[in-house]
Amino acid sequence: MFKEIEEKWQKAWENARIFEAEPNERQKFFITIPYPYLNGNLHAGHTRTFTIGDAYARYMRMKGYNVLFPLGFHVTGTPIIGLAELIAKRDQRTLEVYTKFHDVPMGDLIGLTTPERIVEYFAKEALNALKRIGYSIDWRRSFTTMDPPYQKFIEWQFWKLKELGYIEKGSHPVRYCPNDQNPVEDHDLLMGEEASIVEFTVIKFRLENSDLIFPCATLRPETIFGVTNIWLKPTNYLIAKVDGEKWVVSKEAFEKLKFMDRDLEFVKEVDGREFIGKRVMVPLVNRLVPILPAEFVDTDNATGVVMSVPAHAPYDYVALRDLNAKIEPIVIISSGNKDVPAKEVVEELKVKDQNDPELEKATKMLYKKEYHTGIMLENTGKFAGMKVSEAKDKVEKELKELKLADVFYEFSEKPVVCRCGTKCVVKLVEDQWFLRYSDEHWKAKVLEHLERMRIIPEYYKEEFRNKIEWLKDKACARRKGLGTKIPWDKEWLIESLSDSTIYMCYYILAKFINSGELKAENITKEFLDYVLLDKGSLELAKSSGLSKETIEKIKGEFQYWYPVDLRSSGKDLVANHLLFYLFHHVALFSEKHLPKAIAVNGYVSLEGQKMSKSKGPLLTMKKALEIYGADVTRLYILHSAEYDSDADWKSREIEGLASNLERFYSLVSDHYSRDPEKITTLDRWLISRFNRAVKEVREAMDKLQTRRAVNYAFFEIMNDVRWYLRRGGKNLSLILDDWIKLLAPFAPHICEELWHLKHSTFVSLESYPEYDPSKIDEHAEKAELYIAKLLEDIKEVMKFVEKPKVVYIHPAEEWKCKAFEIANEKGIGEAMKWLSMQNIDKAEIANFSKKFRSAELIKDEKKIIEENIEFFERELQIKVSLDSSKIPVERKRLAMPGKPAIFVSS
RNA sequence: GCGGGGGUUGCCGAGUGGAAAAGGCGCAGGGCUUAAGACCCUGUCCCGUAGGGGUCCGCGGGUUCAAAUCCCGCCCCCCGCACCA
Repeated sequence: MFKEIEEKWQKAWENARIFEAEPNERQKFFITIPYPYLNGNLHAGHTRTFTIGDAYARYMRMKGYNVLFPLGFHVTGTPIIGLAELIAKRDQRTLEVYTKFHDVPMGDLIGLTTPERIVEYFAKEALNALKRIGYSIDWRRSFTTMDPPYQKFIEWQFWKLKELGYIEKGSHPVRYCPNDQNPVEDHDLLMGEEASIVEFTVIKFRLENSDLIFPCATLRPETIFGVTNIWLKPTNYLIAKVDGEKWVVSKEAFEKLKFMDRDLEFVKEVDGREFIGKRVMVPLVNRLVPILPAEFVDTDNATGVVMSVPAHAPYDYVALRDLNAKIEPIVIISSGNKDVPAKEVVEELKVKDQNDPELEKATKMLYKKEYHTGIMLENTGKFAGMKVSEAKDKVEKELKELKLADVFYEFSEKPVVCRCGTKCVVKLVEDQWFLRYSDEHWKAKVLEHLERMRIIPEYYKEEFRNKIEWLKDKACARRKGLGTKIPWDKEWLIESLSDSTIYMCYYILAKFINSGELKAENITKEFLDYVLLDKGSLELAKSSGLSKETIEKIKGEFQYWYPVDLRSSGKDLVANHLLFYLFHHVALFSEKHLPKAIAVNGYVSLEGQKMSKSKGPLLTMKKALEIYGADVTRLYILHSAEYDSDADWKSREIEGLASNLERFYSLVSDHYSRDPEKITTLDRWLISRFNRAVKEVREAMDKLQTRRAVNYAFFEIMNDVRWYLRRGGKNLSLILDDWIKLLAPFAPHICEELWHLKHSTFVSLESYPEYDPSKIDEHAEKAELYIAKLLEDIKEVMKFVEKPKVVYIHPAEEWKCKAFEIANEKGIGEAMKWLSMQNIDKAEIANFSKKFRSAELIKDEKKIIEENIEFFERELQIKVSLDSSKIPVERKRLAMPGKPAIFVSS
């Protein structure tokens, strides 16, 4: 454990303010990671994303960039309020999760009954952990999203978006608890977390000679051409006035309609059976069809009234079969079927009656098949020949335009139950504010900018393209939670994914805010227009009440630092935050201030188990630091997985790493100050190998491949160092300065400590080792490989000798090397020609030429062996001799360039 | 279903046309040690009494002198499909 060392250098860095970035003449590099949301302690997932960011920040700093690496805290939204309520209620499960997994002492926890206290508590905890892990963050720029200046900033942002026409009103369906009178999120649910909101099309069938409407709910409006009848369950229904029309709906449907922004009025209860046998008009098709009874109708699904398309809906087909009704299915879609499609699938699955559970499967099979491969037949009028997927949308659109259809929202799975025990409903929230992400021009601009960006890993660019196209309008206002009010409509709060899209530029303001130079009241529209957008003028910006100098200074710093050069984030934010980040920047900022690069990393699981903030298991950053310390934790998480692949935190592995790091520490302390001795081939080998590693590490880090980087910077070099010492190397200190620097971005504390054994500067500010191709020594590398291979071969041979006494080694004769050299330069033909002119036994030549492939030319083989004979003897614990006279001829013959003959006597 | 990623030796994972398998973890043996831990070495697909031979990268085909790598077909796994941070 390196606790003292780590804390010592954390203090030293803080006192020397080395991570506080100010504009200067150097090239800047602005790196950000998403600020954490403070409804709990930071965990291993944060540890991964943040450590990648910090390692890169440190790397870039050592490469000579002026690096800005700031971090704030996100507190807007509902979860913090939800948590405060749960704690106030003494919710058992919450108390358990937070004491057990978030490592919050019960005594502290029960006091956290207001959002303010939660924010205060977890902000402090987060800051402690983030400092204890030694991130090179400029803490002068920290803030939370509830700070008044931040809110002023967000208000400005929303005014701007509104002016651009990117915000407008609309309505939106949400999952809603009628008891709590609130939208519910996944973690508010007792049951039905997987349920999504499905949009049913309700087609209005008018009763013959009446103004009663039977609203049939369907997911397949295109099948309207095949309707032969409609279904009612033989039970009670209600007649209700819905937006002026008289609808017949189930009781459950009536309850649901109350939440769908309708003009709704109860008329009377009726027995569904009354209508059986009467006829309704199929809209668009204008055909009269009968109303029939069916048990399979679920009154708790949508309207409880269903249209019947026996040719394409297995339920309808079977229900008619059960009734023995003389009704012929009308086939309107072709998908390679020979007979009536519903009949085919029903017979294939041997469905017995309408209560057979197989029907669900049959329905899904047929739906899938027809949706993807089906073509509309001639009897569908102008939709004939269209693909089903296309016709579906067109029919629906037309019906809606003719006021013959409506929308009804329903859950995909049921029941959906709130934690309060109430059954949830779909509520249509009206007058909701939307961000118009579907805007084609906006999208086009984002896509265009994406092409200029660097996305890491590269294949995520395609993912981003797809997600940008898929993105729809997003409700950006909430009734409940923490946040900034929509400036022109104070009833609403700005939703938390929408108030965190361009805050990276706020880090530049935050420094001035925290120093007291800039106050909330100074942050006026004109000020931000001028500073961030270079619009308006200095004169107008004086509305902020700030001096000209201050305004220009802030603006200058913004122009120096912006844009963000790299945003490094977990992959869970790709489909939301990172998209919004791009959209908002593109909408507001000029091209030169748009994001340059995005990097994405994967999740962290614990011993194979998914982590969960709200349920556990969870490993907090704090706990990891207590057990393993900063450098071990950092090195481990950086090495555990690459890019977006998920990491699995295994305590066994991190313990192994801890001992590796200790070994590094003692190894370096032992050798660092030793006086240099004469440089040998072995030393040149070490330097050569080290240089290759430097190249790898730099290439890896330039692509944010921290796993590969740590692998080379730490493990591979460690292996070479072990071999070097085993071979009797004396000058390890030759590489130690550079090795410490090479590792500094990953394990900064230990490196700082070791560095100071010899230096008085901060290694964190030293320049990163450069790859020097002139230090690559091919000969030395070949020689070491030769020795290793020879050692291995001798051991292999010794295995087969019972009591080995002496190992005789015989390198290939001069003529073999010469012939091989000729073969390499001029081809085998020339070599053979040359060989035939030498005075050498023909059989020898034939034997030798067969084995050309296994040879490799190495200079001075004999000399290499001679110089290392002691090493071989030490390793093998046996006498080693170059006296070839003791070797039998048939063994001697095996000697090839690079592969000496070996004979072990017993 | 759509979109993105993936299937390599006990496990995690490198490796994208030239003798497959870096590195980590685990396991086994040996060394060191009073002992344990740490540390060092060796082995870890199969066969082999001389450094060797064989098998092998989800499955099945194909291209090539040469395929984990390229092409075609198939199977399986993970993630996203939202309004939630």
